[in-house]
Amino acid sequence: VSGPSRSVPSDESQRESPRVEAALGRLRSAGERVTPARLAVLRVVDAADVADEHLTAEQIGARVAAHEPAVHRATVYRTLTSLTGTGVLSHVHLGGTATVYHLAHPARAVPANADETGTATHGHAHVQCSSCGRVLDAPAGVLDDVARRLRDDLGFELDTSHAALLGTCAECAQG
Amino acid sequence: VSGPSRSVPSDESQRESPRVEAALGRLRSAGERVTPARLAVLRVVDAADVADEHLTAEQIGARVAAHEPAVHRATVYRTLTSLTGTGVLSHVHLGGTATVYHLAHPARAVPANADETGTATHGHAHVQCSSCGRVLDAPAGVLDDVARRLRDDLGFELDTSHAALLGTCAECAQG
DNA sequence: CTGCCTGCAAAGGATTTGCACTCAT
DNA sequence: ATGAGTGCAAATCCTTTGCAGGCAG
Repeated sequence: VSGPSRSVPSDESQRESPRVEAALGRLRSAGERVTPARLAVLRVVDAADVADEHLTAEQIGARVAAHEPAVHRATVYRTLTSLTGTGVLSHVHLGGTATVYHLAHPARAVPANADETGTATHGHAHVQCSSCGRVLDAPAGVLDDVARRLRDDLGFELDTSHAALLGTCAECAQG
Repeated sequence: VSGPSRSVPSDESQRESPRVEAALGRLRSAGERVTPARLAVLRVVDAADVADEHLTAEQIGARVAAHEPAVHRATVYRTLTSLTGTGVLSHVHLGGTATVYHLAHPARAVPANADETGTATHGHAHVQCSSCGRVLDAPAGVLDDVARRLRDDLGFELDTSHAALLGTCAECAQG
């Protein structure tokens, strides 16, 4: 009765996106377990990534709850922490106080990016409007010169994609 | 018995630092009241400023409590908010999740710095080590080119001193 | 005097943790 | 089978808010 293996595993096993697939692979190679909760979180984050959205832990929790009511909020927090630790996810600190997550891009991995917290790179810097909260991607490399200068002047190794810069977007600027 | 005016006003009226004095002046001109709570907060923030420390609301509350036990925590929060609104204080969002306060430097005021929240400028950018949490002052003008480019490319008006950049400091980098 | 500011206390919201149980491996 | 992960619920932590009274101007 344990379920005859039909051709279509009718489950919730909608074919995973290649990115989620890759993330799962990295998870397994890291010796971590693949669970429904983790899968749900990865799907939500991936979908948001594709839509260029930046979600906070709370928002991710809400969306996960919508798809998988069985997954508890606390688990989402724990999952975000562990997946970030494994390097499957990474986060960016936005202006105000929010931290948003996204799939880590191991491909475009940055040279010296051995941040203990698994804090990684989205590949590019973000700027956020303090007025409307919108988050924009900064042109690639905008911070390269700054990084070089900080390294030369202070010996400080800048992580260009870990924190967003604040300011006012075009729309809010002139209304 | 109302207190003969001796040469030394033994009170807690330790002569105020010129910066606090200036802040009080600005407060009054703004039509705001000068109260013990506000004075206590200004003293704490000023002292930290001098010591190149960056304090969070919570830390400020703790120090205020040490000097003026009568001042309630809630009042400290309200005070930080109002003083920031008045432009007497300003804050910087650090990496993790903290917001630190300091006296606003009206002198070195920045041209177009009409941030609604009273979020102002310390005059320069900050960089924070994600490993040890230390906050360093960035060389003046490091973000000028970035600001220019963001304005040209995105019409985004960067507030160079509102958020700290993250990275790894020299000490933590090589141990 | 007048009403801006405060103290107090309780509400709130987000994230964390202890514990026992379940399921991925 | 075994222990990494999880669900649940309670506990924290930080910050905010409603109200009545007090003090600055």
